Amino acid sequence: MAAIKKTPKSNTIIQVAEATGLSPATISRVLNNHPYVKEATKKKVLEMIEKLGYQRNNIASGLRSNKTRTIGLIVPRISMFFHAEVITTIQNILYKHGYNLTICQSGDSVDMEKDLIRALQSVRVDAVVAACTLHTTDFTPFEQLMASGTPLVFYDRVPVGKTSAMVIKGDDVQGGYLATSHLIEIGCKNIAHISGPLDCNLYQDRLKGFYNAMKVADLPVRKEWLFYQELTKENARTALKKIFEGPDFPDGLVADNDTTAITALKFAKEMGLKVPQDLKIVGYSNDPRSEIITPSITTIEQYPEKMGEKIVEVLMARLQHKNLSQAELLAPTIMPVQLIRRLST
Amino acid sequence: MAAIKKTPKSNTIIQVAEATGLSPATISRVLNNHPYVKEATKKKVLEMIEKLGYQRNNIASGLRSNKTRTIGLIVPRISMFFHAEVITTIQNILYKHGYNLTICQSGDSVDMEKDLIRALQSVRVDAVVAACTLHTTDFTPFEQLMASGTPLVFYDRVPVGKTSAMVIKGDDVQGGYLATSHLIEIGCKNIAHISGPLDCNLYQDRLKGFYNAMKVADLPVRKEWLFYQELTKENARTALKKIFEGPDFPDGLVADNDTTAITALKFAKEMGLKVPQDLKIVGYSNDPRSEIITPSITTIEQYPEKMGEKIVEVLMARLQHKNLSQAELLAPTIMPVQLIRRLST
DNA sequence: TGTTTTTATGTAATCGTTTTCATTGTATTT
DNA sequence: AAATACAATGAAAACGATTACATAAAAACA
Repeated sequence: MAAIKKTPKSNTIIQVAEATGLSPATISRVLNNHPYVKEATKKKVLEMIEKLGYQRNNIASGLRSNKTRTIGLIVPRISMFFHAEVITTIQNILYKHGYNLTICQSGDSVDMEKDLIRALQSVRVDAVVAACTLHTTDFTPFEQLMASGTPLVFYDRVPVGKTSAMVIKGDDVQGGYLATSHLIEIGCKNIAHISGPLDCNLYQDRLKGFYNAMKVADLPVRKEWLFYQELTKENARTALKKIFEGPDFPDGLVADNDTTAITALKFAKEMGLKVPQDLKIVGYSNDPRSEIITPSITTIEQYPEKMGEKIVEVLMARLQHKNLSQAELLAPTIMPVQLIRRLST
Repeated sequence: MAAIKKTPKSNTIIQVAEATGLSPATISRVLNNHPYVKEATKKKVLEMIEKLGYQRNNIASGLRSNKTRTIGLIVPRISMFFHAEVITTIQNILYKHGYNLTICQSGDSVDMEKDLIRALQSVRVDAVVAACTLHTTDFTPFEQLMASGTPLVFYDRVPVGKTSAMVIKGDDVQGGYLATSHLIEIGCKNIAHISGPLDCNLYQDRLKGFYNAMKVADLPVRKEWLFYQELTKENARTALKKIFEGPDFPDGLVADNDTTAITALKFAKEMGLKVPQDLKIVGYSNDPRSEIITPSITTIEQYPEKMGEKIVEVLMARLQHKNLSQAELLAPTIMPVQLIRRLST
C-alpha cells in the first residue's frame, strides 16, 4: 500500500505571524517595506522568514493588490536576432526593477496574437509590450487590452494609424534611405528592392526611404523590380528569379532583411555574378549571419539594446509616475539606425 | 479640473451570475466544463460571457485551485539557436494544452539562476523546465523547488549526479564520437579538441566521445591540444593561438560548438591554411551560421524540435496522470544526434 | 500635565475564483 | 406509489495575501 503523497504545504504569512507572535498585517508590511514598522520588528520578521524559508505567494498578492509585477511580451519569433536582443535587454532591466517578463511568440499569426493578448490579460500582467504580426491591421484586440486598463507599448512593428498606445520604432524611412543612397553613391544606377508586405509599417517606411533616395538621385524606379512579399528564403528566390530573367539586370539590390540579402548572395553566386562587382547588395538588421558570410553583407544596424532600454524606460515611467504628458504618450519615439558597410557593396 | 480616471473595472463571475440569474458556482462550473451542468444553462452562460466580454481572472483561479497553467522555463540565453528552437516547440505544444510559458534567461549566471528559481516559485508555476548554467554544480535551489512540490524537467544541460528531476539530454557522448571518428575516417591523424568547462555534462560527454573515438582508432590524444574554457569567440581565439604556435599543427579540429568552429575557420583563413585541405573542422549544434559560412561547416545536428516535443510529453504525463513508474522518472531520456557533413571536412 | 500628533500594531474585509456540502428536482427502480 | 439514485444548482467557506479602519503606544506640543 503506497504512502499517500501529500503536497508539501508551503508556509504562509500566517505561519510567520504565529512564529513571531505578530499579526499577518505586520508581516505583510515588512514584506512591502511599509514605513510604519519598527526596525526591531522588521529585523525579527525577516529573520523568521529566512528561518522558515517563507516565499511570498505572488498569486495571492496579485489578486488582492491587482499588481502582478509581470510584464507580458508578444513578439513574432524569438529566433529573430533583433528581437532576441531586444528581449534580453528588456528582461535584464525589468529584472532590476523587480519585474518578471512573460515572453510569447505569435509566429506571425494574427489569430495567435489575438489569443495571446487574451491570455496575458487573463493572467493580469501589469503591462504588455508588443511587436505585431506582419499582417496585423486590426488593432481592436490591443485596444481592448488598453481599455481594460493595461498599459501597452508597441515597438518595431507598430500600428500605422493613430493609437493611444506608446510607440517606439526604428527610423525605417532613414534606414531605407541610407541603404539606397549608399548604393547610389557607389555607382548603382539600376536598383531592385525586395521589400515586405506593405501592411507593416516597417516596409512602408523602408520603401518610402527607398523612393526618397531614388528621387534625390533622379533615378527611375522600375516597378518590375519591386516586391512586397513576406521576407522568407523561398519568396526571395522567386523574386530573384523574376528579376534575373531579364532582359537586363540590376546592379544593386536593397533587401529589407538579411535573410533575403543572404539568399540573394547565394543566388548571385549560382548565376555566376560577382558580388560586389556585378551586383551590390544591402541587407537590413545586422543579423550575425550577415557578417559571417562571404562576402560579408552591408546592412542596417538597428541597435536592439538601445531600443530595449527605451522600451523599459517608457514603460516604467508609465507604470510608476503614470503622470506623463499627453504629448509624451502620443508621440512615437524614433530610434536611430546606421549603415554598416561591408564587402557586398 | 481633470476628470478622475477610474480604472475600468473588469467584470467577474458574479456579474455573469447576476446577468443570467444563476449562482457564481454554476458559472464556474461552465468555465471548467464540469459534467453536472445542463446543456441549456451552459449555452446561456456562454452567451452571456460572450456578451459581457467576460475574461476569467487566472490570478484568482490560480489562488484557489493552486494551478496556474503556467510553466516556467530557465535557459541560459534565448539567442542560442538550439534553445530558441526548443523553446518555440515547447511553447507551441504547451499552448495547445492550454498552458502558458514564462521564459527566463539566466545569462549563464548561477546567481541569476537561483533568483529565477525563486521568482518562478513565487508566481507558483505548475512546473519548471530548465537548461542549467555552464557552472551550475550546486543543485540545491532546484531540489528545494521540487521539494515544494513543483515538477522539474532538465534538458540539454542537466545535473551530472543523480537527481529526482526528470532529465532529457542529447546523446553527447555519441555526438563527440561521431565528430571525432568522422575526422579520423577522412584521414586526420592529429586532432585538436576545443571543449567547454567540464562542470557541464555536455562537455564531459562530448569529451568522452572524443576519447572513445581516438581509442578505437588507436590515436594518441595530445593534452596541449585540449581546451576546456567557455566556448566564446575570444576563448576560441586564444586556444587556437596556442594550438598553432607549433611546433606542429593538427590536421583536424573538433569544436564543441559552432561559434568556435566558425572562429577556427576564420583563424585558419588568416593563417593561410586551407579548409578542409590543411585543416578539417567539425562543429556542434547545426547553428544556421554553420551552413552559410564558406566553406560550410560539418556539424552535429541535435534535433531541437524533437527535444522540445519530448520535454512537453514527459511534462504533461507528469502533470496529468502523475502516476509514472519510478523507472520512467529516474532514467534520463537520451535523444539521438546526427552528423551533418559539409565542406569543412 | 493634558492634548494632539505620529508611529506601530492588530482586526477584519476584501480580491475573484473554486469547491465542499447541502438542497432541490428529475429519473429510475421496486 | 414509495424508495432510491442521480443530475443540477446554490450557499458559503476556502485560497493567501493586502489594506482600510480601529486602536494602542510613544512622541510632540501646549
